[in-house]
Amino acid sequence: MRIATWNVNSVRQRLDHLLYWLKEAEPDVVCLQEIKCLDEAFPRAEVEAAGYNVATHGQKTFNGVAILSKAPVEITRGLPGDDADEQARYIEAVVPHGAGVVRVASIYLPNGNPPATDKYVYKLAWMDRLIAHARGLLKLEEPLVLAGDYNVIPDARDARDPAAWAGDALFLPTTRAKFHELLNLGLTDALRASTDAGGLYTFWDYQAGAWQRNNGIRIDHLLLSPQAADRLCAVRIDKDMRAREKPSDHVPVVIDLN
DNA sequence: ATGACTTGCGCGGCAAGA
Repeated sequence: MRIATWNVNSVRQRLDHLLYWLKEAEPDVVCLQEIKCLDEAFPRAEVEAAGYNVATHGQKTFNGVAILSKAPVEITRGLPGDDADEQARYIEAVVPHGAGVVRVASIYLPNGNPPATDKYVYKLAWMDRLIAHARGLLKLEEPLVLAGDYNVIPDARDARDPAAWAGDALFLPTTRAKFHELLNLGLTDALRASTDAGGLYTFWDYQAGAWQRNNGIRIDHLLLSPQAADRLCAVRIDKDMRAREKPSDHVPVVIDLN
């Protein structure tokens, strides 16, 4: 089973890229972030015509997540823990796989900049809610894939220029500590299960020729429960998508589970 | 040294992103 995550930075702006990539990569499940539209504005018919069931948790202008799946799935929208939170950043699916299921979440973790504001407070609180929810999901002892744009650079080797990110909400020690708290529940960073190499990035800023200079960061992650990690066969980053005309600033990250 | 793009909204430049 092939599962991918991709922050598309507006699904309507990226529809051609998405349809091209679905055909090329042939994923079974795709977690999208930053669809940046209401549910009714999602290009549902086009994606369904490509062979996918579509479940969205959209929002006007900002945020918005979706899960595309070849098989019909059972969907839950929103991250538990704060009924007042109106930002659409979490959607979860139970996907049939063989005789059992794989549970897959599409996550758009808050950016949190600037750090001296309530935006950073919100980021940390959201991470606490994700940790609490993940703790509950792990008790199910299912194959579980928490996939998305975490807005967390886990380690210095995950940035071309770590010093430039020193005071940033994506790389502050508090942010990284909370990410490790999540991992320490028993989750495996899929990419790190396959390599210790640095220089593997998933995001390059639009500005200042970041792509041309390979000035990237790794912030899109697939975190696996033990039952999913045991089945991990392959991990890849579809970097080529960043070189196309009018790309997203993020590229797809893809895993294969047996 | 500084700013450097891209989006949505909606038609004038902001806010937000990372």
